[in-house]
Amino acid sequence: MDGLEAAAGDQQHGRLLIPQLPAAAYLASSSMAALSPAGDDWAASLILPDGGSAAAAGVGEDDLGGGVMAAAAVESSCGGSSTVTSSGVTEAAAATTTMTRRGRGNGKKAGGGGRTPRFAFHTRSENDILDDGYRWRKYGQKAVKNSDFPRSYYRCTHHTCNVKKQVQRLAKDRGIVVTTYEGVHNHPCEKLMEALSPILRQLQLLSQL
DNA sequence: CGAATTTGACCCGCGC
DNA sequence: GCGCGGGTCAAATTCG
Repeated sequence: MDGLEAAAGDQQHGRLLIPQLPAAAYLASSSMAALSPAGDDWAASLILPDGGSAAAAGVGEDDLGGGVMAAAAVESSCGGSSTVTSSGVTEAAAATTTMTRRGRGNGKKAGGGGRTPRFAFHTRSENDILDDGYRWRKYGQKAVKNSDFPRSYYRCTHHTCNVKKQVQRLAKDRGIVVTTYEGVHNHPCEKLMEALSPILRQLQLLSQL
């Protein structure tokens, strides 16, 4: 948790550390093709509110730890292209909660504490799960009020990483998937590293010459 | 057989 | 104080 909080702290004052964000966000600003896990088509278009750059978005951030905007790329595994819109998640993060654990169920209203940064992605895709390069384990699913679709809860499978994400389809537009990331990865993106390793190797070779 | 997912129960914060 | 809604746990089940 410490690493996470530290990272979050950085973000509180200014810029986003893009590489630490969901890989999807990273992809949006770098070469997406490199990341394509199995030759999938990756495509993304980014819509920012005031014509900001198409790279991942920076953010006006107050101490509440909400209101963050980010942007992402998304996988279109079905051949079509997907659209990603950035979205501000305004989490009225209620200040400090000391999470006490008791038996099962536990500290709640995650994000509570307003420490962990949250990023929401609106993704137009038939695929609920956007492959962002990290590995996720589903740990829950809940029917949510005012929505026909359940919300799914995922956690990063990396032992030391505490990042979570929620995935939910929009009630109004079933084509849109809202993915909310919570926290910051404290480890490199596996797929990204995997994809980049041959390139890095070549670079090393070249630099030796 | 280990890892991932499913699913019902449990817990907690919030609004009334 | 109570009920509701949302987030998480963990046993059971499924999958690779």
